[in-house]
Amino acid sequence: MPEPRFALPPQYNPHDVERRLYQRWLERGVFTPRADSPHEPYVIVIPPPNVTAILHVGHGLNNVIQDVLIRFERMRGRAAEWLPGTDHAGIATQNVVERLLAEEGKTRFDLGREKFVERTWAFVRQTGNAILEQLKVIGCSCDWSRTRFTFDAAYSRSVREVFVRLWDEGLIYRGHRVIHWCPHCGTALSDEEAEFQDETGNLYYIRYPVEGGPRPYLTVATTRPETLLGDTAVAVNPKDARRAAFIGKTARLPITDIAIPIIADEAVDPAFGTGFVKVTPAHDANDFEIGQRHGLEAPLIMREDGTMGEEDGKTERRKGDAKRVPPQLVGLDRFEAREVIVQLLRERQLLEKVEPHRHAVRHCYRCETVVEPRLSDQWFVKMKPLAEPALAAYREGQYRLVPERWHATYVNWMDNIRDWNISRQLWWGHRIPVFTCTKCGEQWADRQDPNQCRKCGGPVEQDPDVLDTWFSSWLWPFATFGWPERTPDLARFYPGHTMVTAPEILFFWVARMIMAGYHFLGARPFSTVYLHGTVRDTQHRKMSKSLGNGIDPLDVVRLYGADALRWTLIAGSSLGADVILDPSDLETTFAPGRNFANKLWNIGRFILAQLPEDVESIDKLNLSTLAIAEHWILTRAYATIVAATEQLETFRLDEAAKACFEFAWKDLADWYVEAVKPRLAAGDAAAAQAVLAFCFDTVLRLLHPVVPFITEDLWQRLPGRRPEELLVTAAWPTVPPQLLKLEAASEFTRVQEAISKIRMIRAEYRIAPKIRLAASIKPRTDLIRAAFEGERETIVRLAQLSDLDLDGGFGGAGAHAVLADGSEVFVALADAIDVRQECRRLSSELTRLEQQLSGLAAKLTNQNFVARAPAEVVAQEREKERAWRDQRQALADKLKSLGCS
RNA sequence: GGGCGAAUAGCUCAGCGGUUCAGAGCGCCUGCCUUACACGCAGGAAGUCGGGGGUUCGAAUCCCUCUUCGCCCA
Repeated sequence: MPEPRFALPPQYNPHDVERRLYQRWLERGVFTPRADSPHEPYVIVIPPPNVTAILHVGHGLNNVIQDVLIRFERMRGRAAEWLPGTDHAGIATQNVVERLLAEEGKTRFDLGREKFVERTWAFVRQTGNAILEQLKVIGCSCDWSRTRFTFDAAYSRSVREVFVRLWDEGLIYRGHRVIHWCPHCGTALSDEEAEFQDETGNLYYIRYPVEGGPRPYLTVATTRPETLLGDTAVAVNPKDARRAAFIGKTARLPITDIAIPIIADEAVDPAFGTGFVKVTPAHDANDFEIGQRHGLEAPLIMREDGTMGEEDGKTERRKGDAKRVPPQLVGLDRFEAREVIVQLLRERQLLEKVEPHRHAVRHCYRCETVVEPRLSDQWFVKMKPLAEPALAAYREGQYRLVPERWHATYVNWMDNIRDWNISRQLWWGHRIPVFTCTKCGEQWADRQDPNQCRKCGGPVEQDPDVLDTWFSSWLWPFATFGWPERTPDLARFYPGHTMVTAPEILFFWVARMIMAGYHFLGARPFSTVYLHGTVRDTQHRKMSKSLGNGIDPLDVVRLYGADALRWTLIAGSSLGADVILDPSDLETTFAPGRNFANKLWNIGRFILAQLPEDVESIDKLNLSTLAIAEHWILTRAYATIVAATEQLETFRLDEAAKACFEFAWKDLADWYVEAVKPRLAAGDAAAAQAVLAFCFDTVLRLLHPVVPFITEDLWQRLPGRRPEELLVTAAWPTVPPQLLKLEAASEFTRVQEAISKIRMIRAEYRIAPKIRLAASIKPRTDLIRAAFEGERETIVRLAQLSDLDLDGGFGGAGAHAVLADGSEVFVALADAIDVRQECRRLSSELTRLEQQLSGLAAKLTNQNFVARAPAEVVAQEREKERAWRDQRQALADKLKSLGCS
């Protein structure tokens, strides 16, 4: 049982409640949709974090957004399924385990493939759940009963099924071409995994002697001089008249003195560098194409580890390879070799000049190593047949991107899609199920490991490589539910609904999931892709371990609680925009969340202390007995529900959060609670209690998706709660429209205005807060008078009055103000008043009003405006003018009566 | 080189055709420990809405252009 309500401490302590409540949610199984639920499902599959990952604030943002959506839909009655899990992250995980081995002085080759994979599994079993446990700490309501891992046996079957199907459809092929090679990770990468980074390098101008040419040498410009060892031609553009005379001649490679032809090829940009391009078919994708067209050899001059030389016994050796790398360069790292070669060129007077050069260099997305273009044989997926149906479905509106501005980027990529290199030279990953007969050469993909050749019965060998990790994650929306088996889960949860992720992996992952969904299931994997922003520091740099500018979400939880973290992330990020946080000042950064949680706590502390056990239900109230403050707050509650619901539906989570914030803090705490205090004290409080209970209950429901812990804790303390009731599964709030009395509600804003005006006068004349003043109001109409009369106590209390007269009795010296409707306010200030100051204050008011009025008059006498603006707007402006004239009149009268000149 | 986005108070951001819409949070200033909250209450200062042009009866809000910054693609 909760402790007595009056015993709540004055400050919210998140640590007392978070772990306990999360445990309770888990025990009650509320995150798992009931198997017999008659409700329509709402499905989000998590972007699976790397199994080696630990939570950073980017994960925090991503997952909190998903949690807000899933909690919202759960409360709306949907069978909410948020499927969690992790990704086996081939390169990243293999790197981590190799580092661990290195600490023992070993390499993976010391262990051998089988032992290494075993070791990696052990590591994953030991630490792989870390990030999922961290998600629990920040409140994520995932369906843990369906947690998946991309390397699980069942999931692996899906991956293999997909591979075999694509193979059988002829969509997988062996490509001999220049791919992105990471010398550090020792594997090929896809285009997406080799990321561009702008760098300042050098453009080296190198002279190649020419035999029998128009000049004794030509000059090429290159950023990678070390590759000249692999040059098999120099090319010029065929339309390049100035260099035409070189075509057909023979150049000599500097240093090695190998003869290479000078050829003509369209691909050469005559404007770049010198117009002569060195052609290195094995180490440059464009040069490879040129080489293909001209039948050039493609010698590799670098080993897989990025050192110069031939690969011992590994690379198929073609004629000419052997003598390409001079002995003094063999074994040097490519960047060392660059320096040495530059030196050698200098010595031979073959280096014309070196210019600084800004260019985009591809780096490995896992280890940042500069990627080496390298000719090799890899498995590719033909993507065009997969992309076309997915793109057509997109154009039909079957799924959409939010924010919409990603549209062009997505379409452009899909339109120009390139084939996908899916083989990785790693050990940790799904082994490629391609088998080759060593006897007859038969090659096929198989769902089961074969013992012998299916054709001749000979011995078979399996491809040594593994699949790109993304080749398993692109199946995530359906492999997680058991595909290719036709499981009940698959039937129920596919297609899903919302994919929440960062734009960085739109192509890596999202686009491929969509293609896989259409190709293998004939249906979209989700209807909306919500691409949120990136978390950055105050210098707008992406948070990263290497920069040391990260924020550990768990630090924030420890300091201020999970709700403070969540609130700050959600309220601070508008649709698709980046989130800027200051890692050097967590206190200030997360103050909004912490402060708001504390405010909620104290609103609860006050309201709960006021409520009897048998608080009346809102729908049993006799509406005619309510004061206008009650009508007003109910109207505000209704507006907040409508706004928050609509904004959550359109992914404007920050707007939804802020609407609730306004209602809780400004409307409920600052105004309504303060207004009802006298009534509560007077004893005649049943209506006020009912309204307080209703409003508080409502705002807790509305805020629960964003700040689940504190709202659940407070909600359970509300009177009449049964022990088994949980906010997490409570219904999303509604207000019956019959409760609303709009006219009465708007009357309350007059009361607020009167109070504000009196407070401003108090501040202006520096009246000590304790001093009570007499005031009077002269309402413009009897109706308005009734409104003030109805909230007389509220005005007296909130404006610190000793007496309030509503008949406009203005006696003696005092300060004046005019309300928007022309009603007048007078505050008696016999001693403090300074007539000159009062005149100054009121006449500046009058001036402001007159400026506004003349602007408005100009508008209303403008025939163009009256004729062309919508009638509504014109009417509105006329009404405004009428009210302002009333105000002006009142102010002018006031000034006159004070004798101001 | 192509595309997208951003430039609004000291900071982080809302607003995206109609003068009580120039706003919020944080920070700042002035009072207050008013029996829920000083992680608070009341009041306040603060921006020619990046520069220039245009469209419109009307522009922070639409269009063009320039400048600066960021991202994506090549």
